[in-house]
Amino acid sequence: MPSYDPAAIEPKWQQFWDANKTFRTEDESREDAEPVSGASRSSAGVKPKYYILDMFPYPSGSGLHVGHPEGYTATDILARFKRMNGFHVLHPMGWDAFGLPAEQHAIQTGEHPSKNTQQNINTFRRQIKSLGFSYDWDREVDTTDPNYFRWTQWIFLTIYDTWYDAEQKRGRPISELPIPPEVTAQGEAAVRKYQDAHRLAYIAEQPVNWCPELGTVLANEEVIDGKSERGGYPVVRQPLKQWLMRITAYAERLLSDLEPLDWSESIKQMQRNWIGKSEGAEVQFEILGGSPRTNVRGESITVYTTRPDTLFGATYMVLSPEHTLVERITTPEQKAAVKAYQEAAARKSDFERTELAKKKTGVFTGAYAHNPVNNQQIPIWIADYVLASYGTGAIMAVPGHDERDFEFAKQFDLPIVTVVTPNEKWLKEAGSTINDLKAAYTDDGVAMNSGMLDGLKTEEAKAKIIAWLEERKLGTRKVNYKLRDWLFSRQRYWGEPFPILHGPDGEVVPLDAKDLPLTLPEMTDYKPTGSPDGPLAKATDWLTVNRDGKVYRRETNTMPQWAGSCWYFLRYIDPHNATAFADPAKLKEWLPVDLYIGGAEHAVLHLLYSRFWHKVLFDRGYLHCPEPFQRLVNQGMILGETKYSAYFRGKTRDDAIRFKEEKRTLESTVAQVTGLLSKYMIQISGDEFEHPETRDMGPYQIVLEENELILKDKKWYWKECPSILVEVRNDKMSKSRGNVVNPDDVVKEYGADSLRLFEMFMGPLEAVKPWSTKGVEGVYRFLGRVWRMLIDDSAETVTLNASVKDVEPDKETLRVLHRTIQKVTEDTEKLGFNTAIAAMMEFTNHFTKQEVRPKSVMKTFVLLLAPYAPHVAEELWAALGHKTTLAYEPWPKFDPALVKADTIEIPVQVNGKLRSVLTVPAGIDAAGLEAAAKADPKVIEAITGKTIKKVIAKPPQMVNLVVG
RNA sequence: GGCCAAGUGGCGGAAUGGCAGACGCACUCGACUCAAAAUCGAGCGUAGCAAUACGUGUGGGUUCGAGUCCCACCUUGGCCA
Repeated sequence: MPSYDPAAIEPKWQQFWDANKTFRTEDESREDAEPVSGASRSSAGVKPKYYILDMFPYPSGSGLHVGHPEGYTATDILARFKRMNGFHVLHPMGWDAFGLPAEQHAIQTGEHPSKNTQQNINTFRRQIKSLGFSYDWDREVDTTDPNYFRWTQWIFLTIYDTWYDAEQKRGRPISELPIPPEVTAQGEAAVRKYQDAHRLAYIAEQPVNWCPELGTVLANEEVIDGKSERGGYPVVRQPLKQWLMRITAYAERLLSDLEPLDWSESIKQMQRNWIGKSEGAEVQFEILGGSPRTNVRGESITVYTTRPDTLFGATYMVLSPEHTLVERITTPEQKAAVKAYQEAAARKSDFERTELAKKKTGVFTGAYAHNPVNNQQIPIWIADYVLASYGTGAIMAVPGHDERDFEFAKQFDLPIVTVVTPNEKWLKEAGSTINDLKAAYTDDGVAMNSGMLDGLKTEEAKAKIIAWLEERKLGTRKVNYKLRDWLFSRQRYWGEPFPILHGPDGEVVPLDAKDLPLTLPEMTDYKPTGSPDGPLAKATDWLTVNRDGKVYRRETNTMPQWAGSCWYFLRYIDPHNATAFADPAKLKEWLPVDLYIGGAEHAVLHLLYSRFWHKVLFDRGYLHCPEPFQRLVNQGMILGETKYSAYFRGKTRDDAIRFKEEKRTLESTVAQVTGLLSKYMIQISGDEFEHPETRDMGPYQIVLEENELILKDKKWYWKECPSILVEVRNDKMSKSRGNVVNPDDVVKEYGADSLRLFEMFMGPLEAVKPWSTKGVEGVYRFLGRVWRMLIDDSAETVTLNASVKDVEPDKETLRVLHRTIQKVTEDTEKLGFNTAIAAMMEFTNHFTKQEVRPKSVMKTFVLLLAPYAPHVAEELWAALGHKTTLAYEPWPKFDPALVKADTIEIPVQVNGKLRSVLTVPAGIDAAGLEAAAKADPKVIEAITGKTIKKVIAKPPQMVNLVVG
């Protein structure tokens, strides 16, 4: 093997690691395990633990994408680095394998989804293994494995068995729920109903996001712009009996426990926004009249507002169309209109209803309410911009100070009163006067037209009005959360079945833990039923259970994909445990996860759901820490390669080619070319060309190479025709754009080490950055240089390069080495992989120029390279005469004394401008530095004839002479 | 519209408030070769023969000194509405 040949090296070492179980993490024998030589140990003689977790993938049919190995490489480098630093590392991988694509495949082919899922898993595993990641494959988990989802079901039952004690602020067993005596008096069924109403997993009928195309209900989080996140199908609102998880009970803890976590501020902020805590007041508005047949006098409507200071400006009220009071307050004259409006609203999604740009709609109920602060009688409307699920499902409308209320008031000619004084600047910009607002003023200000609040600033006004309301029992201070309870049912086949039976009298009976797992029935038809029952309703044998002569029906919904991913990091800790989801002692040993790396697309949902489950298990005593992920890092997306395009009028590429040809024959006269341009070309900016022949033809894009462009005024133009602006884009990788890079191809061409290295060298881990095949070539060349630095590439077998000699390194060599150790160590520690690689490149550039390369220095370098490019490092380590893996070799330590040079270069500034560079002894003091600077000829030239006012001398950084 | 992040060569990017552009890509020249590839060597912000001047989105500020800190604005991206 003369030259660097990753295709030969990489499979060899992957087989070695596999066969020797090099990366198996032993947990039982930790106490008496042999220490790695030189490894640091805690006082108990036990290696410190380090749990490094990747967000496990959904094994899609299209295989691995270059985005996956970005995070996986980062964690792998750190895992290998930590092992060499004496840590006991847990670094596992698994599969989030339930989900819609496998089921869609099953519907189309009639093949059981597990078959396709296993095939995809096998592809993913092969691809991931081909990249040389140091996972402990004995801990692999698969959420669709009954031995896994048995415990997903068990956790569900545990959540089902838990209620939230708001006083103690924790989840407790349902058996400890105090039952009010009046409920007990009504008998067993009433008690059960009471308990069911307090469980953290409960059934409720509520409007849901029903997606007819997918035949399932979706969580709010899975609906983007009124369409399904997966597939982009339309979603409609429909009331349905559903399982929900009472995540709202944990809103405050999910919010406050974020603070101490080592997560990026932006992710924390996204979670905070999602939880959406707001402080305001609930206010009661007495109903003044309504349908004569129902007596609603004396009853009241409760609203939630974050701006109680604007109560005097509430000129009407709005109920959501679903509000339970609507029917009772509607007057006979309005009945028909209200009913029609309710029906129309039911068909719309939340997004359609609340979209700001849209025209507001609504209907007057005929009823009035009493504004408690100013005794005014205000009309009650219904409108779909008010959602039943937010707050109390009713609002007090303050059109002067809320944009949506303002639009609604304008639409229906309702009164607008200014109760917060806008500032002059705003009035000017909005073209308004204080008594005639042209838009809602939503900022803080000083209260006006508000009786006792007049003259108070918003904050003071809020406090005063809340106190006033509380005193009169008209309202209370109230904290509200935007977070909704988590819709947990899916009308699909390929998910975890609920371990739940429905009795003949409507009672809900959980399965016993010993009867788990409840597996899915074998079926041949996976199609959704089109009804909310789901395909499982068709499995007649499975569906019903006889118990003590009673016939029970199984729950036919399945759990959402999030369920399995909520706790997988717990199962890795003890993946084969048959009596518990994991051994408590092992959980205690490994939790929390020390570093979790994954894509930002899971910033809200997965992380919020797992934190919630974790907290429930924590409250129930199964876990010892309240948060699962101590440190979280989101890798940035990798975009497709930069694309340069120009646009033509025409339908095909032929039109573009015809343009080129015609242009060539017309080259001589500017006028003709301009005419041609107007026929074919489209300018991206500036005036559009118009030509009768092609005016109606759509744009056809032609892709240009970098060398077909010229640069003018920081913009790119097409060389062929320099008036045409070229569009420069970095698109997301997608099948439809045809710019997806397959890691297999990169591995085949350049090897896994090059792929790993390039993914890390592209830029900071967290940044979004474009792919570049040329860039992969660059790091491949670097590995080739490393190879030749150590190996004789003209030899028949792997033989050391003659320059690698068993000699003592000189001072300069040691300095280069120790600076490299320092840089690589420090940068790896802080995940600055790109600069660590740059340091190794500088090292290599230095030593390939040296005739003598001390063997000890080369050995140390190979260890530094090992976490980044493990295959070539193992090969070089073996070539240096070692018989075993370097995976547990102690990480090189740098000597600060050796890092320093004897002489250093110091810049000299005069009035802040660089005038000279001094070469001085490293230990120079400020006075010496000042003297040296003043003696420098270039400095003397710059200061001659001027007086020195001040000297800033800061060895070893710089000198600045301030002269005047 | 709100919140957050980011704007540095032709490109990806580097720089505890202290020599802007490390490292890589692209490009140019040279060596090797019949030739090409690979490899090796040199150059590479802009203007200028040069000395030098100007340069980190724009405008202001703090500082002996600002890519870095502060204020305002512009642009792009993300999340929310």
